[in-house]
Amino acid sequence: MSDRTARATKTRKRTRIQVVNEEKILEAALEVFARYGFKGAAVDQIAAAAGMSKPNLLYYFRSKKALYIAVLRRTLEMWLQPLEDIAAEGDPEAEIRDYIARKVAFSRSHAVESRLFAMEIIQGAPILKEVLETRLRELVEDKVRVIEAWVAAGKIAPVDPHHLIFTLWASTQHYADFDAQIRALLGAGAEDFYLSADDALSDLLLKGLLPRP
Amino acid sequence: MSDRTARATKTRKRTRIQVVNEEKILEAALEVFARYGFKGAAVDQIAAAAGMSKPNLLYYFRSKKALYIAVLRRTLEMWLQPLEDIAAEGDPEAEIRDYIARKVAFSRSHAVESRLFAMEIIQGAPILKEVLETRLRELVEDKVRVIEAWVAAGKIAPVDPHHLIFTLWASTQHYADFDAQIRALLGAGAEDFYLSADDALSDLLLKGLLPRP
DNA sequence: GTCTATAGAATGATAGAC
DNA sequence: GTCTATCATTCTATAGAC
Repeated sequence: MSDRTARATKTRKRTRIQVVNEEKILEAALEVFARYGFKGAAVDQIAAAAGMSKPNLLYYFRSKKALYIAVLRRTLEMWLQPLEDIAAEGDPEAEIRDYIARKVAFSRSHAVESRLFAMEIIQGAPILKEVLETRLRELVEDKVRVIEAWVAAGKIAPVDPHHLIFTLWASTQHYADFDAQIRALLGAGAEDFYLSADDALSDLLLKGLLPRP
Repeated sequence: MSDRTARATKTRKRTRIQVVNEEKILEAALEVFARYGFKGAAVDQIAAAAGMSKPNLLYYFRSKKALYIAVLRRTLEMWLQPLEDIAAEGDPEAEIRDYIARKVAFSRSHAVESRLFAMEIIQGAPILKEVLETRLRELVEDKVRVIEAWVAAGKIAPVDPHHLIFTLWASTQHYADFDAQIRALLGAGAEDFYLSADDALSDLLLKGLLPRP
């Protein structure tokens, strides 16, 4: 056990209580960072939300920044998953419908994660910049080629793959990121409205606004 | 001149230097608030960006919150304009194309304003909530009726007007709000890419992804 | 592992000279 | 109108008792 250090981020074997506390901290940090951004969030506030004292939180994460990075890392993995699942061999219409459904579901089940991600990007992606330029870039280029192949085969209209991907991201994440605006506009009816989002979005993006013969 | 008070926000007649300084402050505050949010922004930082001392800034705006509200008020007016310009009598395709063009142009010329707006909404719209629930709500309901009329007349496909409006907002604002992500993915080519955004978006949303006969 | 106490820096806002 | 000086908080992070 000589390698079990006090700092959680360097620990290889962790006790049950460590795992539980780290989980509570990450959960609380997610909410606070998503609402106030890195600078605006207070460690005290996160500690209170996690039900512990500030020094105790800093026992698990050596600094506010280390905690922020840990939260972002988890969020990024979740955020990437739906895009990775797009399959080149599949039917384009089904693949797009499934992707929209996954992203809308993510916006509903992980709205806070989506907002944290948006907050980081709006702030200029100081932490995520590097991973966006490498890992996400490769992933996007891979999917761009998939879309280009679909276009070349005449399976979908000749669209710019990047614009398509950004439109898919934007339209699906809007339900999480701009939740406060949607609720202000729809009031009590917002909950039902969310349920119709993925079909409405799929139909709009696949069939278009102009009537089809 | 007895009505000329020191506080800019209560002043009716303002000297030239007041107008210039207020403008410099609002411009600087816009950038800082958009990047760090209300809590994360420091008055000192805004004052430095505006080229004056912190007490001098606070001579023009009595508090950080008053300054934030002043910046948001201006931003909201700009943000609302494109939607107000949608005309019921116009041809739906032309109206939508024009709206997308106006919004994409706004995202490019006023990217910082767009990000400030997004930041405020992500943080739960503490300041804008009331105006979203009243003025924006009425404006949106008005445009919802326009879209419903277009659908009823068979001029566009039967879409849910709210989902359409949100998709238009999301897809156009994405170019401003997620600018850091787009640049990370496209690198040097981002500038040219932006120029093709409004045509690509219009075509996608109007014609749809599935090939038309 | 968790706490109280506190150091040391940053922050919002004001007082008062000029 | 603009400045320096300053107050009162709040903040991140650490020290050290238990």
